[in-house]
Amino acid sequence: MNAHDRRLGAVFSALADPTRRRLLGRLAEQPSATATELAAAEPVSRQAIVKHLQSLDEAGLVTPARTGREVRYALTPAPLEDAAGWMTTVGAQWDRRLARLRGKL
Amino acid sequence: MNAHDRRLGAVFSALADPTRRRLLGRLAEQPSATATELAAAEPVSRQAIVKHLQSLDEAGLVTPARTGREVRYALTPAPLEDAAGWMTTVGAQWDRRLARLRGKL
DNA sequence: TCTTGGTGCAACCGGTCGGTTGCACCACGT
DNA sequence: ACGTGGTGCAACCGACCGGTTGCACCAAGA
Repeated sequence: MNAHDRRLGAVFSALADPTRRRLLGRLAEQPSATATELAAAEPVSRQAIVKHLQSLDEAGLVTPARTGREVRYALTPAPLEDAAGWMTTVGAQWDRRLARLRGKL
Repeated sequence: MNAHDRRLGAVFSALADPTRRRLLGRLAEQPSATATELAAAEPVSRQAIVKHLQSLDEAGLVTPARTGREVRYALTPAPLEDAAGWMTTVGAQWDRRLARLRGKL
């Protein structure tokens, strides 16, 4: 439960940054990209993008693969669905509580 | 688009903190609660909880309502579904790209 | 081999975050 | 009217975050 919760927190805090969200959007269209490629389309330095990709990697949202001297990053959408599941769970719990309340009235 | 994106970021960064997630879980069961009530169940001070509730309020996830001298906070699950929608959108985009790829092979 | 282009590593900076403490304020019960 | 308990406000602190710069490293092409 604790490990799962930490992963959840990593996903949400990764998604909290707009640059990181843009990177994910880009990787959803493009099969894979290197940090330098992604940095070309962003207003920040390559090193900044590298750090962002590390955050995304720790959240399990992206997977690096080295080919020769370059490292290509690809999207891994599984944790995204996990996080979405947590949210809908909270929402559902709220809805059930509301339904119980309406039942008693 | 920009305002919507900032709201999205606020929701995700609100969800990034484990204490905040616990507060949301609590408010999903309980109809409403005050900061002091919630602080009693958490290992941190009341002021810390107040700040967390402010974050949740700015994300639109919680709504404060003053009754006399106390302020009761209630869950507002709508932005949760918005954020979940964004995630599934990215996932769907990825899936469509995969399908196109498989179609070409 | 030598050069060149892509990565990795590390230090540094300003700003924000989670958290605490202290205190003023104000609504309520007696 | 007065005390008490719940809130709000503000300052402060250590830690982390987003970003930059500089440099070393290493694989590939000429």
